[in-house]
Amino acid sequence: MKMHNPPHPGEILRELCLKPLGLTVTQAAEALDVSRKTLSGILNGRAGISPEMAVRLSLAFGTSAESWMNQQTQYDLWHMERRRKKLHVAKLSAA
Amino acid sequence: MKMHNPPHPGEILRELCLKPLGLTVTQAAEALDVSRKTLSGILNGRAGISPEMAVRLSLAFGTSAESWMNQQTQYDLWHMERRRKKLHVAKLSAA
DNA sequence: ATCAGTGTAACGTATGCGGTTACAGATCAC
DNA sequence: GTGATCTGTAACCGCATACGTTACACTGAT
Repeated sequence: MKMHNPPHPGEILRELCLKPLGLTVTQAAEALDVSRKTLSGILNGRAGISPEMAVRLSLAFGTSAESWMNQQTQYDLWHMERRRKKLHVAKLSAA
Repeated sequence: MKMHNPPHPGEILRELCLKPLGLTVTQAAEALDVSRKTLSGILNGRAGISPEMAVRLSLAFGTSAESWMNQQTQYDLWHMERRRKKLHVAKLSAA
């Protein structure tokens, strides 16, 4: 009942932060004080948003670190839910 | 402006899930299909809630995986915010 | 052709989650 | 006391991932 295939946060980062400001990956990486490779990995969905990166993004773009973390959570959980059935977990609550 | 020192999710897990049901750590670990050590690490704040563990908890206790992830995020970010100033990040937005 | 920007492979490090085994301490039944 | 159970945790393993540097190939603009 949630969303379909949430985009990885890097996609949002590129579209809503880098593009509007006309920033190159290199420039943004320098501002964030991370390597170009690290930022590139996020932008292309090969790496996630770490708590530290969420804070860096909040500092650079004036957004909330929490929102970046939540986007990462949505992305992670969506991919994890597909493996629900593979987990042999016993119900404990409304048993 | 947020909360003070959010508890690690393991504390909530123990108080709100294990205790009310009178579950031992051993029993809960078996139900979750993880090792006793893994659950113990979470309960005692030495490990975080992974996306997979969040789904396991949701299956066992009928809670939402998202809520567990959010609690972990709150805990992580609170500890990360203390290092804000140590990050040499340049402002890019309202520059 | 030259140069800026980009993605990414290859290598390293650190951290974190997960497992097993084994131990010490606490608690309870007997 | 003796034994059983539960617990925390140390010591070890494997694996994944975040981050770094360096180096390469590709693209597009000048």
